[in-house]
Amino acid sequence: MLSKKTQYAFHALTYLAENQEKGPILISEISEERKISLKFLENILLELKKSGILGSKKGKGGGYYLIKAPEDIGLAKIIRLLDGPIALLPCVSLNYYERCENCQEDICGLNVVMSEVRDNTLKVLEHKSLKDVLRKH
Amino acid sequence: MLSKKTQYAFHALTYLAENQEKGPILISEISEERKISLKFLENILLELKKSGILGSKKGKGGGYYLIKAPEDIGLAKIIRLLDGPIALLPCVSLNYYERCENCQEDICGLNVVMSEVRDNTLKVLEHKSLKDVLRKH
DNA sequence: CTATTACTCTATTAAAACGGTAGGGAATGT
DNA sequence: ACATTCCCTACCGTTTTAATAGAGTAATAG
Repeated sequence: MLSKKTQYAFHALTYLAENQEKGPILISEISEERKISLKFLENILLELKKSGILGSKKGKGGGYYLIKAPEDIGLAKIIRLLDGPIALLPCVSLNYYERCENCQEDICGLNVVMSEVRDNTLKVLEHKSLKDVLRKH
Repeated sequence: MLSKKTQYAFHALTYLAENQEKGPILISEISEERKISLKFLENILLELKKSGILGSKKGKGGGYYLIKAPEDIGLAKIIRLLDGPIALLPCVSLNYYERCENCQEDICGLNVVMSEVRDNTLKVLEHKSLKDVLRKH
């Protein structure tokens, strides 16, 4: 399951996408509109900024804003950034690979199936963007 | 990611499947062969027994054994049993559904995509069985 | 120049989950 | 009776999660 952090990130990002024309948006506005703890949200937005997904402006008229168009922000990137690996086993993770301690990868049958799961998951997450998860009107 | 518990469960189950002809297998044998902490493994096997996947026999000549054929034990069931939901969001889980606190499901675009991810994942996990993850020889 | 606004950063905390351990109890076979 | 082996409950230490606190820095208005 996705952590609250990641879920909040999606809420915040879709809010920003849906209100792009308003320019920089206050953390406090997102916090109120999407019912997310203000201080927790601060951390999340900062992390998104540091990884190049968001830009920010300080002082009056400041706030956060999307740097790229919603259709150019892939869902997999956001999940990996805040939650880490998408794969179900470390030994089949593309971005966070780690050797399994107790299994010999060459004869383990589990990693074959789990690779398939990973591919099926990524087929969706890498081809869907923020634009695809905006609120339906 | 799958918890160690679930990973160990798969190790134990495949070991049992690969040694079915030997009759009941000792916890200690599985523990040694697959390098899993004995006491931790006890808990796991007990849980698998309670949910009807394994049978057991006490006393001399006792141990654990598969109740069904490996091809009739689906991977999704094992994961759900030990790790809970397979879906990435509680509001799209088939077996552990919970309403999302901060989102209105009818207009939330995220659950559409996450349902798709879930379906793609289950397409693999519900159709693959223990037999499909046995060691390659 | 200074007050205000608003993001930035580091640290702390409480609760839950995870991974593992301890030890007696109950059933079974000889 | 006795050794064997699973059964059961409780406990423990560490890490992660979710959230909070508070001081710091940068931008802007006037």
